[in-house]
Amino acid sequence: MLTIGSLAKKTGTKVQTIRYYEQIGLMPEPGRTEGGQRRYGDDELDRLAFIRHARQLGFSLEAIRELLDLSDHPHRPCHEADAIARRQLKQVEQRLARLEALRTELKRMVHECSGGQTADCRVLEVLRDHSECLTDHDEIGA
Amino acid sequence: MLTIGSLAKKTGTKVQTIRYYEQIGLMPEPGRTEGGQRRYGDDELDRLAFIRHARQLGFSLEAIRELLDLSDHPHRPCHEADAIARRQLKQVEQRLARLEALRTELKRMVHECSGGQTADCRVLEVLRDHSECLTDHDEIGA
DNA sequence: TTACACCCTCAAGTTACTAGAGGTTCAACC
DNA sequence: GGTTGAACCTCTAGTAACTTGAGGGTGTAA
Repeated sequence: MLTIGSLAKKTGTKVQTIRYYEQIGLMPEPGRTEGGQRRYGDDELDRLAFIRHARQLGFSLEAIRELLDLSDHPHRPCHEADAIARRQLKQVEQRLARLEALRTELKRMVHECSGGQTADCRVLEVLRDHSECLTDHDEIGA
Repeated sequence: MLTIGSLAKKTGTKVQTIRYYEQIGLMPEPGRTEGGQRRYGDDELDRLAFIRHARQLGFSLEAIRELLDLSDHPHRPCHEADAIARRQLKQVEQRLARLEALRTELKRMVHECSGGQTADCRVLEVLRDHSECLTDHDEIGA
C-alpha cells in the first residue's frame, strides 16, 4: 500500500496533481486509512503511470480519458485508439515544423545582435517587421 | 482609422484578444468614436503586429512586455533584448528535442497497431508500459 | 428608416496544473 | 506511552493566454 507521497515519487508526479486527477475523475477514489489518508495499490500505480506517460507524449487529458475508457473496455475495435494516436502524431509534426522555423529565426536574431544599443538592435527589428521573416510561421497555439 | 474588427483581420488576431491585450496593458487605450467604439491608427497596428509576431515566435506575454519596454526606450543596451532571445532559443531547442522523441514513439505506436481489437492493441500497451519506451522523455511543460 | 453586421462591457469558463492557509495524522524515536 | 515533525488533509485562489456568452448599443448601407 502506497501513500500519496510515495505514489507521487514513483511516477514523477506532484501530490497535488494526483489529487487533481482524482477530482476530475481521471483517477479513482482510493481507499483511505482510519484517519482519512489515501492509500494506493498497484492498479492505481499502473493507471497513473499510464496517464503520466501519455501526458509526456503530449496527449491532452481528454484524449487520455478516451484512451483509459478504451482500455477499460478491451473488446472495442482498436482503430479508435489508433485514431487518437494518429491525430496526436499529426499535431506533433505540425508543432515540430513551427518550432524549427522558429529556431532558425531566433538563431539569426541572436547572431545578428552585435552588442550595441537597443536602437540598432536586430532582435527588435526582426520582431517589428514581419516582412524580414525568412519563414512563414503560421498561427500559434495547440 | 481602423475598427477593432479590421485591425483583427489585418493582424490575424481575434477581436477579444485585442481587448484582452488592452486590458492587461500590452496595447494602449485607443481613441473612441462618439458612440464608444475603438478606432486604431498605424502605431497600434505596428504594435499589435509586433506582439503577434513575437507570440508566433513563442515569446510569452511577459517577455513581449519586456521587449516592448526596450523598444520604447531605445538607448538602453541591446544585450537585454539579446538575452531574451537567447533564453527563448534555449527553450525552443529543448522543446524540439522532446517533440522529436515523441514523434518517434508515436510513429512506432501507429505503425504497430495492426487493426485488431483493443485488447491486443500496441497503442495502449506502449502507453501502459513505460519500459517499452525507446527514448527517455523527461518532464512535460514549458 | 430599418436591417443587421459589428461593436460594447462584464463575468465566467478553459487547460492542466500550482500554491498557500490552516489544520490533522502517522510513524519513529526516546 | 508520549512527543516530534514530516507528510497528509480540505478548500480556495492563482497561473497563462486566451475564449465564450449574455445582454445590449452603434454604424452604415439600402
